[in-house]
Amino acid sequence: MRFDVPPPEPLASAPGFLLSWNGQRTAHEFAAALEPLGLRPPHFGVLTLIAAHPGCNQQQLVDRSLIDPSSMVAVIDELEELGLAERRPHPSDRRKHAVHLTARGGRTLQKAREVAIEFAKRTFAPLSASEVETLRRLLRKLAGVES
Amino acid sequence: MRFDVPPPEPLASAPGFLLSWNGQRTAHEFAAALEPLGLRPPHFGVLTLIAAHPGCNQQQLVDRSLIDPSSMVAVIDELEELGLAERRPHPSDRRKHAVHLTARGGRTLQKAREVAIEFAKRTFAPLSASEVETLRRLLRKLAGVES
DNA sequence: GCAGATTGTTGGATATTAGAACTGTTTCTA
DNA sequence: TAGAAACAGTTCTAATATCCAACAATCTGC
Repeated sequence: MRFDVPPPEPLASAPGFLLSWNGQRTAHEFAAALEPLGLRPPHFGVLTLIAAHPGCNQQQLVDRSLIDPSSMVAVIDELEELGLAERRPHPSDRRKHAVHLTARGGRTLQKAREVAIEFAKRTFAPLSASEVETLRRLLRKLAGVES
Repeated sequence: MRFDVPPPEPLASAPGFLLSWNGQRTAHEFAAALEPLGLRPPHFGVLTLIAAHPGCNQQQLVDRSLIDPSSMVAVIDELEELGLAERRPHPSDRRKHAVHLTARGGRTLQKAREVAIEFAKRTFAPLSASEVETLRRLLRKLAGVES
């Protein structure tokens, strides 16, 4: 799919198509924004979760991230290779790994957050602040998130 | 990605993530809704375009659909195999193919349209009619469509 | 009539994902 | 307390999508 040009009519009139198109474009461009750091969106998500819950196990990360178990293995493998996170033995259950951020992981996460903020600013530039808030509210409702 | 449960916090608070999640879920579920007809979303899009511009060539379909040329070949191949469309020699340029709908293609498109309408109704059920319209307006603006 | 552009096609290289099967560990239960 | 079942993590495979470069046939402009 090409995201460099606005979608042509009559596609651009259908709410469902607009949703898909904007969503895929956002995902695609966010991935590009993250690339200079050597990260992909799942890495960013998992780093964020580890920072919020240090020492949690992989199953908890799976539950909180919508990433399936076998992909989670690959994501954490890559974070370890990059020196951003590490698996440690879980204190009370030898089946589990306690996943922690390294010092470098903390610094990289900070940089990634700045990238994400900058990206959001750029992505939602066509809308005013109140429009972004309206959009957010409608999307939450559509996603079935209780508020 | 799992779409059977609402996204967990803090992801569900980020407009960019909400956009991606809803967009991918919509695309995914629309594909599932279309599946009983033996079609995937690109087939539906291309059928719609052929119906709107009978006899157009593949390049025009590419320009109007955001599908890249080599994928377009595959889509039209499959539509021909299903007996829904056909390539005919272009009257004035032997490089081009004039793409037409068959009678069966017209009937299948009609059924697919009904599926799409039903799908939209179901997808946007959590929102009121005016909310859907607001969402549509904001997404158009975000996509850069002139209005 | 020749050079370069256009149209459709093919093949390959690549990334991404989902799923089944497997190991080691823990928990339940009779 | 032994055996069965459940669980955490991992590995491997297969299906999928996607993009890109190269190619033949044809057309257009000089």
